[in-house]
Amino acid sequence: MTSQAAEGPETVVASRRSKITPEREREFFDAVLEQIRECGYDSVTMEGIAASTRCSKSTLYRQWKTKPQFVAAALRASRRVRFAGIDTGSLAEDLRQAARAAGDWSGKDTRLLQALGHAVTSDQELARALREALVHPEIAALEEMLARGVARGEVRADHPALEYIPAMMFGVLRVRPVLNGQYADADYLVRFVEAAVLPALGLG
Amino acid sequence: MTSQAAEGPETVVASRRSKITPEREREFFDAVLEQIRECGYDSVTMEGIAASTRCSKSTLYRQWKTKPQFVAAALRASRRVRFAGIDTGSLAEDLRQAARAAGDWSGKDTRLLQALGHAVTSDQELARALREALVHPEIAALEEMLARGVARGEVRADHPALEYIPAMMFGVLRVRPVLNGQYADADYLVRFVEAAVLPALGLG
DNA sequence: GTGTACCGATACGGTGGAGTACCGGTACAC
DNA sequence: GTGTACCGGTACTCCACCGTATCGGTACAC
Repeated sequence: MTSQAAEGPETVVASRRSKITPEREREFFDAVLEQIRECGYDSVTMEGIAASTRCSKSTLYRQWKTKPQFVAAALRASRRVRFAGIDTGSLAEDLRQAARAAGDWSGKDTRLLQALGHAVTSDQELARALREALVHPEIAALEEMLARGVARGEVRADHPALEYIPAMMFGVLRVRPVLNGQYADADYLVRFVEAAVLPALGLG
Repeated sequence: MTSQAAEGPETVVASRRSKITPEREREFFDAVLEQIRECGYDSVTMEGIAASTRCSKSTLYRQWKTKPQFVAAALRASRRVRFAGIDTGSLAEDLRQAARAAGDWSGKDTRLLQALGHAVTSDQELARALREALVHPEIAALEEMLARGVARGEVRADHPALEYIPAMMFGVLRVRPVLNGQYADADYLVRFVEAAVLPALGLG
């Protein structure tokens, strides 16, 4: 994005022999996560990543010892809170906006979570990285929303539905492909919030 | 279960050279599904199945042409409606019982669904088998419960939460391991029904 | 008893990925 | 200009699995 595009004949990025830059690293990470989404964790090969990023296997193995470590690094680097900063002053509206935001990254993240879901059971580091990259930040953001709602007196602190809201949101997000054959989009999720989440909280 | 256990010295089941019986077939199916749960779809090998069931690879390849076909057959054979026959006359109680029943097979089925979730995206037959074995029967049973509740006048037919109940139940079931690190047990699910599902339906 | 169909075991070639080693080349520091 | 560290390419070994072929043996029908 640094408008460094036309520096050689064709679009060839003149040979890269210098130390790996953070931008270059991100190319590796993007490539491996995308391949995992498409082909599944087991089918992703270091050779494939090397080929698709036009680097050499040696380069990958110099930076990361094994495939799971490489993937875990990619996950950690991709960590991003998807609906941070939502704070409308109303719990119902916060949840609607969260649903809308979730609908936007639903496909990508759901596929990644699905593809890694099993690999994670045999590699502790990978499991931690996945939780910290894709699960924990969103849960934490949701719980903050709920806490603010409680603080404002919109919901009682001991409301029994409170503890299930994150599971409901994530759950519906994740199983929709299995049940209906398509990823949950923003519209579906917002309607779900209206129809089930808010009523469960007594806000309907 | 036909009390045919002690027929040789040791527990060795005297050499099996006859045609594959349905019982023998079920051993193959059980073995492959169990291995899938433990190691994931991609890691399961025909050689491994052959070894663990003490049959030969040839035998497997004689019956089923490919691994996905073999697995699909295993899924179809394992088809079973987990909470059929629940009909207490009250929607709330039906849902509680369904939750309790679901808690009992939660671990096994959730692991299987997780392990196959990605393989399914690249094999139509496998996808159909999975849906018909593990997803559709349960969904259908749930929807029947809801329909009976509507027919009895417990819930209005156009209640907006109705369409989301199956997704909520399945969703919470499936994401609990990711969120809390443990499978949803009967107790957790029943409390979920009380705290969120019934209130969403206006039955709380 | 005889025949036959099918099982279990084993061996085999082919393929593909993991991870290592080496080598030439280039960017960058000084 | 010189040195050096690190990159990209390639070749290599190891290993596991796929799918096939072969063979001896045994249950079962008749």
